[in-house]
Amino acid sequence: MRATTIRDVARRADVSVASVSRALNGHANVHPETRARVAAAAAALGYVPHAGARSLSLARTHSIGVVLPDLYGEFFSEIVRGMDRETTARGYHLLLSNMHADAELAALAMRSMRGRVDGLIVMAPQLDAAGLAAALPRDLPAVLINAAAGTGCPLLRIDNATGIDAVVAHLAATGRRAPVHLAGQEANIDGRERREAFAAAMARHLPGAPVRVVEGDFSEEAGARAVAALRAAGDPFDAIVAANDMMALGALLALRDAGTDVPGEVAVTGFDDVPLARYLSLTTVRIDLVELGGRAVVRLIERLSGSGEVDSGEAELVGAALIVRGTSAVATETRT
Amino acid sequence: MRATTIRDVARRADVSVASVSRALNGHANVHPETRARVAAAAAALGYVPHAGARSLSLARTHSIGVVLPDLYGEFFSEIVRGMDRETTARGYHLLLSNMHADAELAALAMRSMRGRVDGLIVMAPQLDAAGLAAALPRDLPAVLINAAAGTGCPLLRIDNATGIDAVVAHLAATGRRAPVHLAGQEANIDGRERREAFAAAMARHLPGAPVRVVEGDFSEEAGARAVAALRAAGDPFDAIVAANDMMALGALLALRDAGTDVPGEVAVTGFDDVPLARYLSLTTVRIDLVELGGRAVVRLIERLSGSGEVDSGEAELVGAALIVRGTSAVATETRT
DNA sequence: CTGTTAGCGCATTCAG
DNA sequence: CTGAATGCGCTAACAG
Repeated sequence: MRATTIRDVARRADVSVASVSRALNGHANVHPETRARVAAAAAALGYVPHAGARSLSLARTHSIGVVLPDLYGEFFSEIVRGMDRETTARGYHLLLSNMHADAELAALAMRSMRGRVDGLIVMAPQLDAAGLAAALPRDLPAVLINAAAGTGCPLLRIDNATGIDAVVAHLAATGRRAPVHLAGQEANIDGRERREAFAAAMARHLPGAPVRVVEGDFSEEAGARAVAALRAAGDPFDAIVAANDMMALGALLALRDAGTDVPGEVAVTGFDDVPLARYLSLTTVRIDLVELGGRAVVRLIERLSGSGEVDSGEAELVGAALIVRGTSAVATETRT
Repeated sequence: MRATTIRDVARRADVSVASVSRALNGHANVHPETRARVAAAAAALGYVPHAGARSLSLARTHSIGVVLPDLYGEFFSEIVRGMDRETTARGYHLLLSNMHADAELAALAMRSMRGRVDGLIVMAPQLDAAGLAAALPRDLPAVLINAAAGTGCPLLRIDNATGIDAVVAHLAATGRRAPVHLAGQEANIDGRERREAFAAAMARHLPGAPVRVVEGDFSEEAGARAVAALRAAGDPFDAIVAANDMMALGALLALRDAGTDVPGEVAVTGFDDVPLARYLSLTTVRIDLVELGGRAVVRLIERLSGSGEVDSGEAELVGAALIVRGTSAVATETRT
């Protein structure tokens, strides 16, 4: 059976489709009786407006597209949660899509959203400004998260420098002298920034100490591998400053497996403060991921409904705060 | 500047819009040269088809709507992850929406998806068959997850009975004699089923022992509260069989805080096997959440593209397997 | 092979 | 206050 359309309602209420449209959308200029007849007919028929047709006519879909590197892990799900909150509060919908590392596919994914959403929230830490600019559809307003600057789009960034600086300061203050940075991919903007921030922080808080870095890729396995590599190398170290929580976790478990006392011999710190971190008592840098996602939505919707006021396009930094937990607690006296 | 439409492309390639449509959609009956001219024009103009208009014309959106109780927590994000995988593999998009407990709002959320998606995946553990039937739009094919039977929609259910039975059998086999069930809400179908399964399993594996149940609501806090209540009551117990992992976690942490030895004095088990469970070494029942989400998508898309072959509408049970970890390990000898 | 035409379902001009 | 007509952008019949 064909779905009931506005015409069915019009016929049953014995008015024109225009009146049905006006009545149902709460326009002022509708006779009360007409409005009632329409409402009754719609109810009787179980009429539900066709959002697609509505969108085409209004040139407004009330949905926003979200393009993320991938949907796995607590990091992303926290962000999506924040987006969802703001989005439903404003009557918008969320259309998900994950962006493949390949710029070509990324562009395809974004283009496939044209006519389906009013705007885009894109998280593309692995694309540079040029790649991003090429992939972004020209006629879709976008808000970027953790992406390269210089695309002209509003941008939300994590304050990596402040976060890493706080970590290193904390370690230095609690007596650590030989920290090693467990880095994320160089191709990832956050990986790159945190690595640079580490070097800067070392110079500030432990001048003279060597800046040691082990390569990683943000995965738990990378954390374990890094520990193995460090033990093989033999150079002593008393702290691992991981570029994110999952690597910190991998390192932490590997250290404990090997019988190393954490935090006694080695301190371990992460970044992001995913929910998991609290359970494992991991010292880390807290980013309010829910807030980050929410802000992106708010900023995009403001831009969408903005009556011409242009968004400054400026990068907005979201805070990063040190959370000290068990993996970096001051070593208690070891000697009896 | 107006976005470029199919007409702009037609004008530039000096052909009709019909030819552009045919060429771009890879229809056979297009002259090679025409096809090339169209492709060139489209590329030059940076033309991207308007998905909304396309949907209206084709009566097919290539998106599927997902309605979940809420998007928080690992439980849901794992499911969404599975959906995303199958969905992108098939060229579909995912439109998220969270369902409020209120049946009225739930109905609204689902209706707002009409004309926006081709079908729905609904997870509504708290609605009964009647409520669900009332909320589901009549013209949108739907697949249900963890919902009441009898709506006529294909249904995916977790095998709660098998899972709980395995837990109780394991506890009985390892010497536990006084387990307590930490239940989910009675209004939640999984909460109800697991509670009933617990009683049945007790009768089978520990005949004669009392069936003890403490009320909870699937939250971590409920786990802590339950432990407090049990200690206050004073009745001895040697195992907590929680209806989900988060409650098990809450109970576990509360027990340890109180100095109770887990698993020495009390064993703790969960249900779901969220990623967190592995890190905390929680014995639990593993459900392949990713697979669950994926199956739902596959089943829905099959139904959407099914040439009339009616889905049996039968409930499909997804497996649940016991995972023994540290919180229920056989107590090692306590005496020296 | 190609162009013309008629919708998809709805909101909105513009006349009455 | 209401109805008839037009168009959103695209695809699919139907003729050429």
